[in-house]
Amino acid sequence: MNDKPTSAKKAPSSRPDGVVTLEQVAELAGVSPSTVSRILNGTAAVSQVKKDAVHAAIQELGFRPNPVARGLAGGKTLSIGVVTQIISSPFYGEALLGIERELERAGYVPLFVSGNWHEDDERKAIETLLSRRVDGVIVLAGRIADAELAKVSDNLPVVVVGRQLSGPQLFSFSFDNREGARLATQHLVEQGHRRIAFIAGDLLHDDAVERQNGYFDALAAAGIAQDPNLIVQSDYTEAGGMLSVSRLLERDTHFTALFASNDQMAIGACLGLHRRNLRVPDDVSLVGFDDLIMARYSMPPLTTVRQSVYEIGTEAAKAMLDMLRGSQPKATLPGPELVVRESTRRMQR
Amino acid sequence: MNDKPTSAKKAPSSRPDGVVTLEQVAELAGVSPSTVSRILNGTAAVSQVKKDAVHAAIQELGFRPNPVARGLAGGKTLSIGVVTQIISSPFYGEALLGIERELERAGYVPLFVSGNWHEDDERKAIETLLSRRVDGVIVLAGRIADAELAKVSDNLPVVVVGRQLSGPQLFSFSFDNREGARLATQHLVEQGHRRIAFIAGDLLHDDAVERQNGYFDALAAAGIAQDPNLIVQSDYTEAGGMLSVSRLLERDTHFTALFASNDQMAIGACLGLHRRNLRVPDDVSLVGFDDLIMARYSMPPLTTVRQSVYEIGTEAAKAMLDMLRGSQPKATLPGPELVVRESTRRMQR
DNA sequence: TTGTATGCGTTATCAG
DNA sequence: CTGATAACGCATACAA
Repeated sequence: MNDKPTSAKKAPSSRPDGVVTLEQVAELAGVSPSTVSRILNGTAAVSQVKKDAVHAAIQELGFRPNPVARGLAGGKTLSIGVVTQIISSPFYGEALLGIERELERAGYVPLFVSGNWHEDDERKAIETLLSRRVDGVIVLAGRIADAELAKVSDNLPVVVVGRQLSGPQLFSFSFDNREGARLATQHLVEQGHRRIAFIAGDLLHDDAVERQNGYFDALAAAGIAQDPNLIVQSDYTEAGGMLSVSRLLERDTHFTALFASNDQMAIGACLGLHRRNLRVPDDVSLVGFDDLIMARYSMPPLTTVRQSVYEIGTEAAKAMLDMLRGSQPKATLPGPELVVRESTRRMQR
Repeated sequence: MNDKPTSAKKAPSSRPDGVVTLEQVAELAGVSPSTVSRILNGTAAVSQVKKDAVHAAIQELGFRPNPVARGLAGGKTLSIGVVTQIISSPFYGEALLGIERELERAGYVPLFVSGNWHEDDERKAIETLLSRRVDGVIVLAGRIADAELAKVSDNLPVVVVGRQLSGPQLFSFSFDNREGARLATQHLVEQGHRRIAFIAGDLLHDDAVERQNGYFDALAAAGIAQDPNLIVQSDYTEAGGMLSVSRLLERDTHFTALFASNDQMAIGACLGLHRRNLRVPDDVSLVGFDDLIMARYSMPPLTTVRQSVYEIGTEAAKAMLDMLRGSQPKATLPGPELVVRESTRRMQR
């Protein structure tokens, strides 16, 4: 225990604070710091003996590498920036959970910043992330220009969800929104509805456009003409859904079914209809999109299109990890699936 | 523009990558790096002339200090760890948003990690945070022992929401759950209800206990005896709320009102009641707690107790910033407030 | 008030 | 396979 005169020039043996450094590990294991680093990162082959000694030392000292120092020295911070839009949204929450879980398994930590559906905020968010030296960036939808994202990917791997981009360090994938929306609308058609209103999301976003296209697809397949009076654009929020119903009703156009392009708007629409004394599904059949938890517990339980938002998160994270380790990223999402609950019914009469 | 022979020993004037360093700023401004650092941190007084020169240089070069290097050198990473339970929960989402917004104003970034309502996970989360060298930790509820949190606060400022702790670097505050629950129950009593069922949260947690106490308070004040048959313990989820209704109904005890101690359980309960052909509020008056967005849009819109979860977030962040700058932390939360909507009504007959 | 020197904990580039 | 040694970008005693 006291083989050395503790008066060595440099004896970081134990510091006042509980911080254990790689250097101490090296000392205890009787090797050089570089060797410890190599073992930690698998940067080079090391003899088994030293490996064991180092691992033992790590155990004994309870050493945990300092990501900050790591970040400075090697450029790797083991953290992944995630640009979300509204962290409090039930939709994004699910995705973030998936990302967090998947990243954690690989020792990475997500750094969440909100873009607030605002281009400037997104840009700032990315700035923040870059200045924090994240190892990669995952972008969930958003408004920032494709070109800007591409530029970011010059320096870092970037995964984008909900767009179609690609590049050497740029990977993107989307849920099949169009097909999902088509299924939803088709379901309504099959129930005998022909006057099917549609609440679109913000058409600045691909996914909103795709969902609208899916709606058109189903209409076309059924030989139903599009009626602009049945379409209203909104913003994916409950309040927006409720307001949309008012707008629709003010137009004095008759409809027996309503497809809201996300669950939140559907929930809001449901209340809006209720306020006008229109019952779901008796007077109006209602379909949502996303299958958030709220869809299952709404009254009546909402027919909707299932997309596993959680899986979108895990897939994005996996793709990022792929890129990080140099392999070809991929993402396989389950296809859209209609979940029929109690907000839709066959048209009467 | 070219006053110096560009063959100086060290001329980091412009690097291949676009990274601008403090050193370059110093060079351009004609001062030493330390001076730039001082200006940036306000560590010492600097002459106005140099200040201006430095600021100009910063502008011109678009310099942004590297938080990673900062973290290594000064021990400050300008990041605050946040231990949340489930990042995807609508409740926590709101709080996180508040934290993020408030922290951002001060140049800090939150690092969210999930505790998953699991002691071990929480411990690991805190470990992760510490190894990331966060400047402080905000803990939202959770299961980890008070003593452990106190220990963490030996090295770092800690803000805990939902418990009663304190110490030199430890600050906590809670929403007045007891009073909120009392208000909710009292409302039911005032509506003429006497058989009021209660769905408790996990009683391992202070807030759940407090809400139950508030329920008891109101009962006592009204001279109504507690009936264990009317109480069921659950877990703050929609599924739990729904299940609780079944459990309640199986007991064959009659009740005309139900107080679910959070909105999510109330929503679940509402569906559960519906499944048994019990109408809200006609057969059963229902009250929730939290006033999440979903409460406003549920069918019927839910009477509940408002607590600004967003503000809980901002207050926690403010308290943390207070501690960080050495001043006494404080947190003032608006008191509980009953929001009467359409899920409750005067008892008939 | 300002500059110099040193260190923060790792990784990476060299020689052996 | 392994060990010195030099960065990484900034903060901070210490001098001046």
